[in-house]
Amino acid sequence: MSPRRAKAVQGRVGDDPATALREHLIDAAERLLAERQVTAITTRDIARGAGVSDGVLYNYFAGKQDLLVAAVLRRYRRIAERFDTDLPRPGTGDVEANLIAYCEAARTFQAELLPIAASLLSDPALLHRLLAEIHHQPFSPQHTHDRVRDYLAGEAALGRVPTDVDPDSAAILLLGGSFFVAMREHMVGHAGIDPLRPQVPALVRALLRGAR
Amino acid sequence: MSPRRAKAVQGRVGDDPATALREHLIDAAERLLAERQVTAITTRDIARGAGVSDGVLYNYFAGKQDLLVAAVLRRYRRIAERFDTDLPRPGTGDVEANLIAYCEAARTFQAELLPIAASLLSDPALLHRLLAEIHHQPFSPQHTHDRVRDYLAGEAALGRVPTDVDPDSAAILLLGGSFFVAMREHMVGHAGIDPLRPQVPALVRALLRGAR
Amino acid sequence: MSPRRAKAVQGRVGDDPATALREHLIDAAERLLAERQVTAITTRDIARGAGVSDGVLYNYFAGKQDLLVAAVLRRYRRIAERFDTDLPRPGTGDVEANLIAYCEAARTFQAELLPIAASLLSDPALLHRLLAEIHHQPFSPQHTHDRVRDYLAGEAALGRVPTDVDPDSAAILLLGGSFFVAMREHMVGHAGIDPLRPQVPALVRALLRGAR
Amino acid sequence: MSPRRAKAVQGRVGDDPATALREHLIDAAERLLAERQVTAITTRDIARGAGVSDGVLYNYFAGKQDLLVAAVLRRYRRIAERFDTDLPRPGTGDVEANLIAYCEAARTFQAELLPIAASLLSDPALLHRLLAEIHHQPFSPQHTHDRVRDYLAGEAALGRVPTDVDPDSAAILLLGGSFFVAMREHMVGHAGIDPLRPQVPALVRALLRGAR
DNA sequence: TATGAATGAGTCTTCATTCAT
DNA sequence: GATGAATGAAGACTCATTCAT
Repeated sequence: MSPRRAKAVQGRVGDDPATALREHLIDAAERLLAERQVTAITTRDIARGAGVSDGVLYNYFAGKQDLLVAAVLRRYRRIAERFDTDLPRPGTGDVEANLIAYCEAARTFQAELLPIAASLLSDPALLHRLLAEIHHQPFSPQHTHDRVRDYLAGEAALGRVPTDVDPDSAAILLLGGSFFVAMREHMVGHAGIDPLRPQVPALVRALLRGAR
Repeated sequence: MSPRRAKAVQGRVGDDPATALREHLIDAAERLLAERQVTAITTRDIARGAGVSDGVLYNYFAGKQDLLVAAVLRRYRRIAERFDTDLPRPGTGDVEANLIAYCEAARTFQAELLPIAASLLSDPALLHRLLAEIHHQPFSPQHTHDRVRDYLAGEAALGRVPTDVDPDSAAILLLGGSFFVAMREHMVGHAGIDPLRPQVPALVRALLRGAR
Repeated sequence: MSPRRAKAVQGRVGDDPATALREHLIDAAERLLAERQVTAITTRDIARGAGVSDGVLYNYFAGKQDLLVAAVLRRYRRIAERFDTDLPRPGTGDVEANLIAYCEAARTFQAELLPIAASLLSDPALLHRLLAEIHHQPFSPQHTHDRVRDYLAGEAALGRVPTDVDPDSAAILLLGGSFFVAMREHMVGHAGIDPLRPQVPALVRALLRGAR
Repeated sequence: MSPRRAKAVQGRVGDDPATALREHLIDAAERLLAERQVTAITTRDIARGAGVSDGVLYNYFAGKQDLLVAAVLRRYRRIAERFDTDLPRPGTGDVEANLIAYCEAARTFQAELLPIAASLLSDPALLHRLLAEIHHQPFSPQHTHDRVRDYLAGEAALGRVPTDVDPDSAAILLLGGSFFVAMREHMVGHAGIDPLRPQVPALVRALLRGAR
């Protein structure tokens, strides 16, 4: 009475079978995303990776791009959710230590995002569809910025950091600095140069101290 | 009788004809690089752009990728050289204005680099070949960082900025912040959101003022 | 307990359920035939249109083509039946007006047949199966010709048209002329040129008057 | 210096090689057109038929459809040119015999056109492109009609046929009648019924005599 | 050596048919 | 018998690379 299930998902039980294969395909695409540039992923690769036939993809997605958007989105969410965990609140602990925590979280987040972002930059069409979708997500890129800025603004309200420093700009400096560090790591990770992670605390100190 | 020269380079005299055509192809590829994603450039496009036939490419390069590496390298150099021009020296003018100039130069540099970097970041093979090559170039990416750090160190030596701020870290904050701004611009540029360029001076002010 | 009936035909009572679903599928295919080229009709379209699942088709027909043959046949019958309705009889009314009515009926009949015929004419396999089937139908194409010829012969017997004109030939001229008009309409119909329908009375007049 | 030639056209000498292969492809397509429905012709079929590789097509045509348009057009021209040959002029010979000659020419023309026309009716997109192109051709379908009508008008001017018969309508009757005959022949040619060709003179006589 | 047409593997996508449930 | 997801064989088209001239 029910139609047959794909061999590849016969193991999974308890799920809605239709959803299971959809997710299975996203899984496969996500896996490929981790090891290849988006533009280098073919529909056949995904099908092979998922252990299903070439055509299934089109039973669940409007086309290749739809599936890839879903895969990138899922990967993004997974990474972004981790960023949001255990960040200190204004008024608690030590400001410097807190900012280091924010920076370290940002660096990790960005380091994981980097390959995907890079991959997306080479497929403008996909990038746009993604940017459109991502803003409906609970964790937009803007969210990261907001968290840092809100923290700084909170501390400023409590008088723990000067009120005359623009929290938006400070957030950009910190996130940008973290990103720079993450990027160097990414690029030299392959070339064998030392990771610069220890520089994170120095960044925070430099910002706190000011360069005037 | 010497072998025939490609029509497109018959104007150039005094060069080794073979070298001339090689350079001519790189020129053409570089031009396309400026207006298109790497993955969207075909060998035919390059040949057409160079005004030569499809096949010549293979007389001077092992394949498309070789030619593209050469073109990206050349483009990189050109962009990097522009960054280096007209940067203020320590002890001259106003520190804040000078840092804004550095930041603005960095932002422009990074914004131009971004599309190229994007295409390469996730093609490990191409990236590696490029990183290896790029460090033999007079303007490595490290060079940009060095210029900012040296400027800050110079000002510190002159007592125009505090000596207890790590110039390396301050440079990373500035370059990272600039990069963040450049990247946002790049990604949303097509969606019509306001460029964030006006934030550059704010970044510098935030850094100078310090967040303590 | 008898096997389950498809949802779509549960309303019909009194029929053999199996036959009901078979007819239902033919209905759906016929409906699509009216609005689309045969080659543009997919099995899925038919199933959707019939409100049944993709697979049922193969319980009642050997394949897509079998179902289409049945649908084309039914559509042909329906169109042919309409032609047969309300045609004037010899000895009634005005000969010219009567012939115009025959012509108009023929033109409509042919115009509706055209898209179907077109799809079939050049698929020899399908065409043959159809021609074989169609002659068992109460309304073969010959029937149209017979109706016109019989009318003319009838009028000749009554002395209302000359007896020395071959009714077969006159019928061919009228039907052919109508068909020509229908075909022009069909081909240019999409291009927005005026329909030539007004020419039908002129055809009749030309035939009646003779060209000698 | 010159690029190599496709194996398939190495036999042909004296032509512009580029043009030779283009023509060769059209030939192959035309050949397939004679034995298959347009929609059943694949690019691979054409390539195989031409003895070249799958890709060549796109060196000479924007796409499959372009090639098919060229092939149909060529076939059309060839057939249409034959129609135009040796048609009697007004005032010469016998009117009845002349009309029979016109009819016979039309019937032959239409009989040859029939499979192509049928084929085209099932590919509306192609049909439209063709209709657009065909009117730039020296022998549009309208041309056939014009020839018959002009003949009749010419004879009318000479007083050899009545002046009160609309030459346009008479032409449609004749061409339509011929077409009907051609079509029956086409359809029954496969079913084994007698060809109706002998009816052509009867058609002409019926028209000349009039049915009033 | 330059030419540029020929090559053909590879891309995404569609859809008639099958078959486990 | 009914379901409808899975299958996989095409199909049109692209483009890096080759190679006869």
